[in-house]
Amino acid sequence: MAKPANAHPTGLELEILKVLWVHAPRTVREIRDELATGGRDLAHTTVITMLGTMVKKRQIKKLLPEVGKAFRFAPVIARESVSHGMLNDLVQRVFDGSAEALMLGLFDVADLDGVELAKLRKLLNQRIGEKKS
Amino acid sequence: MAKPANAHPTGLELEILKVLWVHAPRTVREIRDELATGGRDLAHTTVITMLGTMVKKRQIKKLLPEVGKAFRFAPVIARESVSHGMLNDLVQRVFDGSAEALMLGLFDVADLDGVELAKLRKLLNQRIGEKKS
DNA sequence: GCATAATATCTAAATAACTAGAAATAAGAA
DNA sequence: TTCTTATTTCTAGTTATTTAGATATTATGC
Repeated sequence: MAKPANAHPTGLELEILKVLWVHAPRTVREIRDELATGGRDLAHTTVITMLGTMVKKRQIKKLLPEVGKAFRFAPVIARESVSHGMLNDLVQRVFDGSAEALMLGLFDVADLDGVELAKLRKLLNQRIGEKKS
Repeated sequence: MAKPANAHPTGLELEILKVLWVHAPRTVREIRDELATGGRDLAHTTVITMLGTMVKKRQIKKLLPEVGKAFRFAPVIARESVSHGMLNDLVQRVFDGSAEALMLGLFDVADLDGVELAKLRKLLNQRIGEKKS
């Protein structure tokens, strides 16, 4: 079989998904307003067009109007599924598959303070514990 | 001032940069062959066109021929600079700035074994030591 | 010097991402 | 019902990315 070509969401697609992951379903107007609040002020029709392509890509689904004639939209793909996919892609494409290299980069990038580093260590220890058992 | 619009390298740009980071300068033919070895079999002219746009974007520079008439190309931007930029972008855009969330995702994605996790802990402890001093 | 083979320049075309206007349609008010 | 307003559908344009062909130019062997 040919690859499912399961590409990652594009920039705007991700923004919209993030809106819907917080709360769904929502109407076009609600989504548009939320994007505008976040600084992305798009025409109503632009948002509709995007939602259409996202439905076609099966990232979201279109629900029939509850009241009035405004369709409502809800996510089909989970946040973890997307973030994991994009993270995996970065590991492969940029860090040649090395999770260690990525984490090393993370230290430099995030400029983490002592508290955050301790938090990370806790996570790591927890994980090591799980692996041992 | 307007933002420098310092976008990340695109897919093919990154592939080419990775070739040049290993060894530079190289000629178009050398780069083309290396890409083909990696499974990306492009026409000679395609590679030239890409290199041209990359020079214009100041990702690489064009060096005069040493022998014959084949120009040679070398990276201008460093590997760390690119990988850090892309990692930072992922943290911001996908994980809303949370390095912890990204690391948690990394555990799921990478399926690290005990040895690798221990290596990571070592790195982390080292970093914590640096911070304290 | 001339031929041929390698290289470079110029041009363009396909696809994807993003954007939004014009026109059609339906809901709800008067 | 008829008017107004919100919503949707259809269409289209811009920019970026990736691809490569046709043509021109230059090295270098003979």
